[in-house]
Amino acid sequence: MISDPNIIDRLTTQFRFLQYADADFVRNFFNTSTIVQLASDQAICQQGMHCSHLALVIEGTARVYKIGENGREITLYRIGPGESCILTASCIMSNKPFPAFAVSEEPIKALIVSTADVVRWSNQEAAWRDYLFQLISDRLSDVISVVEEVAFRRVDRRLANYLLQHTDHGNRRMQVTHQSIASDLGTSREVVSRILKDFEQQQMISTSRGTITLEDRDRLSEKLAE
Amino acid sequence: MISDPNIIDRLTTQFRFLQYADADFVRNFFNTSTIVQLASDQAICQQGMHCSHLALVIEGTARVYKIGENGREITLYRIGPGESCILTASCIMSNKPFPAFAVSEEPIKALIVSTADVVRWSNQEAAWRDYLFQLISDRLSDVISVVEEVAFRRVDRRLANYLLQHTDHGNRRMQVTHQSIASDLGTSREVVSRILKDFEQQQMISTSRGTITLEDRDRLSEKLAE
DNA sequence: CATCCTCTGTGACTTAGTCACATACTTGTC
DNA sequence: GACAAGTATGTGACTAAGTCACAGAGGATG
Repeated sequence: MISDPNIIDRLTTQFRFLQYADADFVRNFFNTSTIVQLASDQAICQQGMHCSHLALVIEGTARVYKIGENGREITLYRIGPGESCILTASCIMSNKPFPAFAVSEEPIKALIVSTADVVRWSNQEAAWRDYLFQLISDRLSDVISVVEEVAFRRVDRRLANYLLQHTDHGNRRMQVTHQSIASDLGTSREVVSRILKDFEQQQMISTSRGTITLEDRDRLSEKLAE
Repeated sequence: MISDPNIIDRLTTQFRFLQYADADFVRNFFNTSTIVQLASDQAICQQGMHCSHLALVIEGTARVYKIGENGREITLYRIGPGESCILTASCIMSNKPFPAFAVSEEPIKALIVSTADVVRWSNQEAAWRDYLFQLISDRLSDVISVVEEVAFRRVDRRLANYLLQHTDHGNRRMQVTHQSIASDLGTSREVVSRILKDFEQQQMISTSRGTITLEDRDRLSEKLAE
């Protein structure tokens, strides 16, 4: 039950479907949902689990990923504020086990909704339905992009892209280990280390334990097209 | 407009949501949809296209795939009878361009529904909505499996699996080129040729131009676990 | 049977992933 | 400050996968 008008206000701004939804539904929504907090690096869903709740992320991010037989990982997509773990919704609607893992990457604040409500509301409220549909469609696009990446693109280009995405002109430095990059890209730590070393020798980046600094953004960008 | 009672009967059996749906909706559904036929190897959707119709497959199959920069292909999933090109639906609902290609693999007979009806019905009829939701969820699972495959599994195991999936004890022979296997698995023709040659030398299969015959199903299955 | 087209085979090379182990950097503890 | 433990990175040697260029082989057609 959520009653603080400030919080309600903020959530209504963040989850736009609440603005388009029926007043009755909105009242019901805040009556039956609750807010939870979660620390970093906490398991949210385990592969094979049946989901009993849907989490709508208010603050923080989560990473949804697969683990291979050999222990390697690959990130399928991330969930940020305003989004929700739609795989959960998908499992709820089709009553199947969750096909991946999800962990919090930063401390998370989230709205929790029971599966029963998820299903009931999808029959009652068009705005809620559209929200779910939109999310799951977006995830499908995300995952299709991942397929394209791993099936066709070279690791050095993908890594260059990763570095460019995770920095900007204001902030040339990132705190990240080779292993976590490898887990994102679905490759192995050694491969990442070697390519980074190569980039460093070409003076595109500099590295130290746990950090990477972009030294020549333009030349790194050229890598992408090459 | 579909009026033949035999056809209506058959479609109602095949598309189960019609059994659970409201009588008004069903009447409307058959009034506004049409049946089309399509030959083999016809382009259904091009990447980047905007979709104006949703096709529900009655007979035949279609393949949905990505093409990489280098020209290689990878199959995301197939659409069979009773299913529909849900990516289209997803594009319709979120008004985005289609992110892949789709072609007919066999002659296709399909029901065609306009985007306007797709959206309208999803607001009116729970059974239709559930059908769409189920399909898109299934596709998401499919594509996640593809990610897992290409990111973590060795090509020889995936190929062994492919051969086992496409034959059975009654029909040990398949008509297929190395290139089309490669396009399914997202690898290159040469790699497929070499692995098949290897399987042949181990007497698990025999090959001739355009056909592969399983000779030792059990030993090929062992490859999977190995 | 000559020609064309498609399909398959192969060597040489590059890129990616695996395995085993060596170094290095941090942090906490005595 | 010395040391140990834990985490992060570096590297060689090897296997697997993808690329490129080209050689043949098998069917179809005139």
